[in-house]
Amino acid sequence: MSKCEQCIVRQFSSLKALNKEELISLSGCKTFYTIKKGEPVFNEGEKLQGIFCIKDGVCKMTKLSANGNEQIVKLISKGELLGQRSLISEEPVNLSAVALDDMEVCFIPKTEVMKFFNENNQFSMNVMRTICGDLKDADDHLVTMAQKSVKQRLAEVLLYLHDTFGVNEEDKSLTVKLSREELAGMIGTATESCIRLLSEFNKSELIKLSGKKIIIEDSNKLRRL
Amino acid sequence: MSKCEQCIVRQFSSLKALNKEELISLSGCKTFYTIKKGEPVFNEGEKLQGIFCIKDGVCKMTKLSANGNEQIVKLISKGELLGQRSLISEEPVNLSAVALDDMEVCFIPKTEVMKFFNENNQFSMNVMRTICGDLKDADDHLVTMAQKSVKQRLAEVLLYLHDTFGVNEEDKSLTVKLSREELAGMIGTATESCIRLLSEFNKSELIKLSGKKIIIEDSNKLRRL
DNA sequence: AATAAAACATGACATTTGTCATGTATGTGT
DNA sequence: ACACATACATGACAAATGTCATGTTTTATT
Repeated sequence: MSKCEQCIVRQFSSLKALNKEELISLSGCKTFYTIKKGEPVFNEGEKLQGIFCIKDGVCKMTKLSANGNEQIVKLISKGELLGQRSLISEEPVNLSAVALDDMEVCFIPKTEVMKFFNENNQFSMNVMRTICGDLKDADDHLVTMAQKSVKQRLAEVLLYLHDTFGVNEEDKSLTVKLSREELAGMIGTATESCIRLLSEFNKSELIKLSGKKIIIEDSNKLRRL
Repeated sequence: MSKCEQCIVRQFSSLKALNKEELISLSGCKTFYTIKKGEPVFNEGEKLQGIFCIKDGVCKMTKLSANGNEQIVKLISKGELLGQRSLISEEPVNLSAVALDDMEVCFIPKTEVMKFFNENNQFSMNVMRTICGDLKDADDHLVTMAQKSVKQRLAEVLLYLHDTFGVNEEDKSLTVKLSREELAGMIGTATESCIRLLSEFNKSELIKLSGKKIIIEDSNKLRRL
């Protein structure tokens, strides 16, 4: 069993507020999982008995819409916690989490989280601030979806992927690997529309497509669409 | 100065957790305001020095998008608190709040809220759960915006207005009075498109338009669009 | 009551986006 | 290396939505 004390990713989440004692307690009750690309961490509607701490990898948070399309609400990666909202609301999760990479996650049982929550004021403030940040992001995102064109939304998503997850050394291509269908799911459009716009961006040299790789060539023009 | 102890609306918000002593303290430091229809409670980007408790009336929470359109993110009414997220994040508010009615609100200074927050565990849990609920709602709302047609979104908003704010006794018309422009702003569409669809709904007898009043005639069909 | 301003409504048309059909490339397993 | 499945790509067309022009109704102001 690996020790939470020595785990770097906890520094990136609310867990950074835990003291030595609490970390030892955490090490004793957490469970480590590996999740393969394409597999769910959990599904919409499930009742979670704790939260997940992402040690490595990226996952998509999705929701099935009434017409059967999968909307990707956000991407979550290394260092972030999953399922906090559900735990506090004492409700089933409203989004599914599906691995985009092979992932490593630790499951922390509800009782342990609630203990920290009640006894460590800094931890609970961190959780609250994270959720407040998520709420702000969600409201902003909503306005983007409601007010911007598909083209603008695609440009925005490409820039977001670039800025948040970075590029590969060799060819500067985006590191997060999304299928065209998934990219369309982030934007809220048909897969064909997404593909067509990527072609268009490629032709006008805003991006460069080489196979499935996407390379951002002119981020300023993308931003100004 | 009216007493918070005797104020009914506090029962509808996180404030219901306050005890007698805390309510007396609150009465002593709150400020009462009336806000006329069309005036702001606060504007996007302002730094709030406390939160607002809505005693009466309804307001729209809006955000100006890059193209200059006003997106209405949600409506807030009697009994709800405004500015909690901003207070916890210690950031400027990301949305404007503008009165749709004449409103009565009480301003509660930051120091007082933080005192309750730190000393009354039930109050802070209530605030957290409210914010978690808001986050869930925002994510769901996002999926609607991204995946549904303008027509479906209009139907959904009409049903929401009906179910949440009710109808007038005499003619069963929606009580919340939004202009066509504001309705379009909730849906994220052009005012003309909104008007056209209302006409269409009227012709196919899903709703009845009499002047500016909107009466929902067939909520089941609206739901099934 | 007269006037001006704002909100509502509708037509005509352009643009955006979705859908269906079809073809090509890529990857996977045997 | 082969067949198969899946993802990617593009054309043709339909449907949805936005924009601009214009006219009507409602509301506010004097």
